[in-house]
Amino acid sequence: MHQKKTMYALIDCNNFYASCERAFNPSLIGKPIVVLSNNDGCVVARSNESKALGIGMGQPIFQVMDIVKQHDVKVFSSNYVLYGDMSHRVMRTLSRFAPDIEIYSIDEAFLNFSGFQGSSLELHAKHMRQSVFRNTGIPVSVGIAATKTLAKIGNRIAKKQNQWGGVRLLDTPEAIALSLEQTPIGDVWGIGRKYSYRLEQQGVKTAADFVRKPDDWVHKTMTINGLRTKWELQGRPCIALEDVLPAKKTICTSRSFHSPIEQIEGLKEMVSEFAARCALKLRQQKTSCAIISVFVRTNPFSKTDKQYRNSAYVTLPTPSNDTMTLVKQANRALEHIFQPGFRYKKTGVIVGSIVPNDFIQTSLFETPDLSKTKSLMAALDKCNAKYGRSAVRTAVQSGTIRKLTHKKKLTPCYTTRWDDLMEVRC
DNA sequence: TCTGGGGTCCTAGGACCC
DNA sequence: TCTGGGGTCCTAGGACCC
Repeated sequence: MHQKKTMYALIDCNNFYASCERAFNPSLIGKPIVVLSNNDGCVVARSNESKALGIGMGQPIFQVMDIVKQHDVKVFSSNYVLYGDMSHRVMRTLSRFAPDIEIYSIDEAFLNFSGFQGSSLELHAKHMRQSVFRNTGIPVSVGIAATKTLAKIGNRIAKKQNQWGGVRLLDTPEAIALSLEQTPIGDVWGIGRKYSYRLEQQGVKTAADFVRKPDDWVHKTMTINGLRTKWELQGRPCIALEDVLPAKKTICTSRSFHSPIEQIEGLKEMVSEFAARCALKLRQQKTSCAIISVFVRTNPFSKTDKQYRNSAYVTLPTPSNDTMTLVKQANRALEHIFQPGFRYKKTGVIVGSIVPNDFIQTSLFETPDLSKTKSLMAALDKCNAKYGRSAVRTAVQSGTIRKLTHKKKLTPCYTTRWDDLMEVRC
């Protein structure tokens, strides 16, 4: 029987956050745009025009203010409600073009493109690309190959080299070899800053140099992950499509503050809010946690502040996703590590030892009324979904994280009526 | 003055058990 | 008066991703 070769497509939205802003404001087309992180601190997205001006990814905005002023760069605070909604629309369109989809991040997805061949594969991808643009106004690039790592490489080339019309298919040894020569080692999926520095010291400048290194050397210097990356570059699939979203093993909610917090009361407000959001995320994936961990830290960039960082955790006798329980225990952990006399810049709550709700064994020493808290939480989620994320909350929650974060250049949420920026009383 | 947030996986080393 | 060796679990640290 003829076995068709597995092919993966990687679809990546071009300059996603910048493209979202542009989709609702056509006057921005052709202009340099940047989108900032929380607190308007760092650049987290740039349009091509901004990249060309030399504005770096992750660069603090104050470092590039000269460029911004000189070239009239349009600056936006990040609007995650808008981007999340646009992402849904893109993914919905993509899922019509293949049987299996793995939503890899807010702006990327892998599709199973097996069953097409050669030019029909390319046509299918081009058709898909046009559909996404027509439906959402977001331009995307597509890379297609026999492994996910090669599909990533194809995608990068589709984005950089205009002659491919936004779709690069790597299905011949010649096309693969050429693309490996054209890919700097640091641009390979799975090879980050540390490894690429070390590899470059060894004369490995490109993906092509990398695949020439012996397996045992790669394994020794870069663990099994590095070896998998090498094999994937050689066309041997080691990373499967994960079309079923696995439940998260840890969940973290944290923020930096625009201005530091010195009193424990202020930190308690934030920690309570974060614990409540972790509880909600747990309920959404139908799980509970047994460990609640809280961390605090001062501003590591400050040359004058005394530095302090610490974390503590509480173990629950029975796993829970109950807001009251998590808020209470998170505050207990905070009390353990809080030290007066510091200017705290960031705090967060991490929940771990996550188990599916059906697997919870109740502790011998405690008989919580599970059904009661369950229906209370269900009612709470329903109310918050209807009236805004923090409409109903525990007494100590701050209600809106925005109070202590900072967004000056926010555009409207064009696509959603209720969002987390709204404060509504219930 | 101003520096994001949320995840995963692998390995080494120590504790502990038989 | 000799001081093994293998397995498992946990944790911290380091690497990576977007």
